Amino acid sequence: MSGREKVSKSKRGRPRSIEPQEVAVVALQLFEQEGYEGVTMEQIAEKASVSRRTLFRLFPSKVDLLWGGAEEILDVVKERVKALPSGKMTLKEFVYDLLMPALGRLDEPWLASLARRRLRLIMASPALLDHAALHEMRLFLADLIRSRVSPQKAPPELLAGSIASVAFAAILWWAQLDESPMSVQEAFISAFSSLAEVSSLAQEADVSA
Amino acid sequence: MSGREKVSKSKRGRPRSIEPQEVAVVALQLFEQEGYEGVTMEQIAEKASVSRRTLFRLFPSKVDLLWGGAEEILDVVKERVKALPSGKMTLKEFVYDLLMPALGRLDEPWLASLARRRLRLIMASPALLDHAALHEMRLFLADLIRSRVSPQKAPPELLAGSIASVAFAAILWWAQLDESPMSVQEAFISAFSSLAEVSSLAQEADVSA
DNA sequence: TACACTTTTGACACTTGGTGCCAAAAATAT
DNA sequence: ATATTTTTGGCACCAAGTGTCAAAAGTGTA
Repeated sequence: MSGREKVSKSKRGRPRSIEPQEVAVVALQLFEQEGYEGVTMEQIAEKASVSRRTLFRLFPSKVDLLWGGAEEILDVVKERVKALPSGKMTLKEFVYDLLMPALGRLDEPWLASLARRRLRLIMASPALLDHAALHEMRLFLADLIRSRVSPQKAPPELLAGSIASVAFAAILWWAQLDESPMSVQEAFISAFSSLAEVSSLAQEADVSA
Repeated sequence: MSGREKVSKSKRGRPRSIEPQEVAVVALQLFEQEGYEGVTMEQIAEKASVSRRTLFRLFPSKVDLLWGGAEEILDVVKERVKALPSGKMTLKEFVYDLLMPALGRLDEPWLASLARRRLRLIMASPALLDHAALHEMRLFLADLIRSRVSPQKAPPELLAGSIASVAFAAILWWAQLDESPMSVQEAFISAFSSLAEVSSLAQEADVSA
């Protein structure tokens, strides 16, 4: 669904003429200059010195050029899950032990700047905002909550959707910042903290439209 | 951005050959039969007895055929805002007096069924999940919070993004239901309620990756 | 009725994202 | 050398979306 596909095991066959990662960087620069919609795949291909067809093989769709780094976040969660003791955990543990470390990845200096540049472009084009990567994330989290988190009031799918959405909202907000003021993790906590004020009323809610 | 554009004031000129709403219904039926991607705009145009060009004039993009009903939700918020006393409100009031009534619109019987059908198709195609309508919603809510809600710990943009996201997650989850079990509003409250458990820990959070 | 005006319609050509297919290129293994 | 493997790129094609423009189909006025 995004750059760097399966790495060929055997040393045989014609080698890559270019690393997908480099192509994504070329595209990013072009997008920043001319805007996402102002750049055609043909232009990217030309600047990256590959054919249009090859470009589409490296990045099945144009949006993948910007969303390519998204699985790295999900990968962190998956790694942590592997190293998890069997049995159920609380929702708190789920958020703090699995989700927070994944968000922390964005705060790593070498990635933060690149991620911000990508996310700013994504925010500028509503068509880019959602993506298969996010969808996959929701499904994965829902599975995880269903199987590994002790039962909650709300159903797993709803929880996964909510939490993932808040996380993404935090990421988007963070991306607008210039450098330091707040980390992704702090933004995430801050969002939750403010939501607590609202949810504290949930019990006594009268749903009279 | 979606069906039914500006209604022509003067009675002059050639009348519409078809109501956009009817076209959207035709499209919805086709999508349900063949899947969103399995139906071309040409097929929709033919079945609706308009030209392809006219179809694109009524619905600037294919996704608008499904997202067309979205502004109705936002309209409710806008109406309520107009009738609002001057001065600031709390975040609770913001959620319960402005957002909840808007969500309640989806629970109206005549719309619920149609909305579910649309949303199920939207969920089935990741490419459809986000849309300009959602983006607009986030921006609008951020503006609203900034101007009309008393200051919170988290910045307005982050709050707007989080709350809108949770609302949308609740809507998506609700759409999967068959008929009655829970209303959109109840799902929204339920999501918040479960998030409260997590956010209660926010104060003592140690952000050690 | 005739004419002006207004608005919608549909036809055509064009750009762009995306895909299927296949032969050529470029490497390795025997 | 030759077979095998893998990437490349050219070509044709489909579908979404846009600009342009003349024709169609109504209303208002003389």
